[in-house]
Amino acid sequence: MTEQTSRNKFEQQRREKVDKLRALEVDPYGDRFDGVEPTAAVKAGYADDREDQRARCAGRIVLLRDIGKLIFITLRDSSGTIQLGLSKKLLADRWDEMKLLDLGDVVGAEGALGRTKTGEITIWVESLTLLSKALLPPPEKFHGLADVDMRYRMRYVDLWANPEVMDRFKLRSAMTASIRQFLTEKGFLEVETPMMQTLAGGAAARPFVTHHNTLDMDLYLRIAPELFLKRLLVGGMEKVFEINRNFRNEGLSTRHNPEFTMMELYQAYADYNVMMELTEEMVGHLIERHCESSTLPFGSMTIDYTRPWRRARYADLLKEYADCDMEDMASVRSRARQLGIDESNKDDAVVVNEVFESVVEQHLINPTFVMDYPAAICPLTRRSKKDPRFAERFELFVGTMELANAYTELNDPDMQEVNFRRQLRGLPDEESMAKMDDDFITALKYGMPPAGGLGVGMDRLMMLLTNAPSIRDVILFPLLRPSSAKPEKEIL
RNA sequence: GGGUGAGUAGCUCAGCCGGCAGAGCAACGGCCUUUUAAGCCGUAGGUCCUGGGUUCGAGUCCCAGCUCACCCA
Repeated sequence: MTEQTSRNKFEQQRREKVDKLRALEVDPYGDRFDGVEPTAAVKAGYADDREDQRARCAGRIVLLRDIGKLIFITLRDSSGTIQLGLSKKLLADRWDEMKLLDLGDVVGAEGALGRTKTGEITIWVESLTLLSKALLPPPEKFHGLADVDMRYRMRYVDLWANPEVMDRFKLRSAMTASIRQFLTEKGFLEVETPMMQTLAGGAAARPFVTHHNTLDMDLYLRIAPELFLKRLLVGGMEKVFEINRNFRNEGLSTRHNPEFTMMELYQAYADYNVMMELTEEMVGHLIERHCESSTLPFGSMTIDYTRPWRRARYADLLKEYADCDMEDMASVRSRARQLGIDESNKDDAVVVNEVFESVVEQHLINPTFVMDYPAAICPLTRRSKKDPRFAERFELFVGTMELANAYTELNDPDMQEVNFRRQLRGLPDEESMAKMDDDFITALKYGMPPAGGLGVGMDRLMMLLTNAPSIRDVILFPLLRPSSAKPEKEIL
């Protein structure tokens, strides 16, 4: 018997129960069910010294123990679980219907609260309403849905079969709300800028291409909101932020999903030092509010978020961990060759950065601001007035991952244009910034206040704070290769 | 792109040196009014990822492919 026919067999059995329920004049797909309380709140509010307590809950049947004239059900809602006790004595006239309940069914129940002999808080059900009959059975009750691929594909099952998944996404939602509140209270204005752009600028990445029919024009899905947010600075918005999706047409890994959520903000009259303070304060605030400790596990690492965080210059870290000196390119190139990096046709700055990525980043476990990047790899960043070979940029590394990227924004239109043109040379056409954004230069010519800008990878932040090993664990529906598995076919 | 591992019942997994395809849960039929992954008796359920090959005989060995995970680039 194939998977499909076997699944159909289970479904067929459930459908027969639906027929029986209809024969008993029970609608297997109920209506609105008002006045429910979260199961967690019912349990928390239960007092042993009161006898008049009642509860009304709704949720999914995740465990069912039928012992004849008594049925115990574990009901799960998004807050937790509660036990329902169904006795033939209380539900005599509807007992045939009760015997047709299955794992996976969604029900609403109301009755008196009490404890069983073993002390479990239980709703002794006086009225039970079938809200939705499940036609497909849930996965195995103890191990849940374990196949990683299937969990991502069938998140609608994963969320209630594995409660820690629900908890993680609830936490993500709460943390996102906290960031909005934190920034709004500081006077930042939340905005939305184009996702579909005629030029995909603001970062170095391959964009996705799409097409607008009536304009008969190709458009890119944005790789960053940066150039639009800076236009808003020109327009007079002094503090803006956006939390939204970016799209990069690159590989998939435990740290990369082609669409990912970025928080990007800009503050007029600030610089990258202000951004460092703000980043520390914001992440610190999140941890204080949502995490149990300022020291958190991440995989096999333990990360100490106690402030202040380490601040180190890029060049110093290169010296410390890679044992080579940026002032001495011969030493950097020889180190690169040692590491198996092909450095023959690459610019100095590119070689330096590849050495940095392969040697230094793996050491950056506790939050570390890596400051003052080589100017050549930072086309949108203002150069240091003290030493123009360096840009006023930092990246924040935590748990060896790049978590944030910030700089003192370049507001000199002529220098910006020169940097864009330098980027154009030698880049493949599909690479971003391979086209000049003339309108952005025009905007700068109207005058953009000096500003600090910051981008934080929200998915990675959630990975770190919820100890998720893969970015797919913090994205509800991560991009997957289309499956030949059966569920999709059933939709047809 | 390279390496390692995995794919067996609806789910979670065993299956040894190549010799009749297995368990638990779920399902189905019974028993059971205080269970906690309830328990007991019984029944049914398989394209062993796909396609080749070796062999008297392949879930097992070989080759190719597909999918997933992890590590590396």
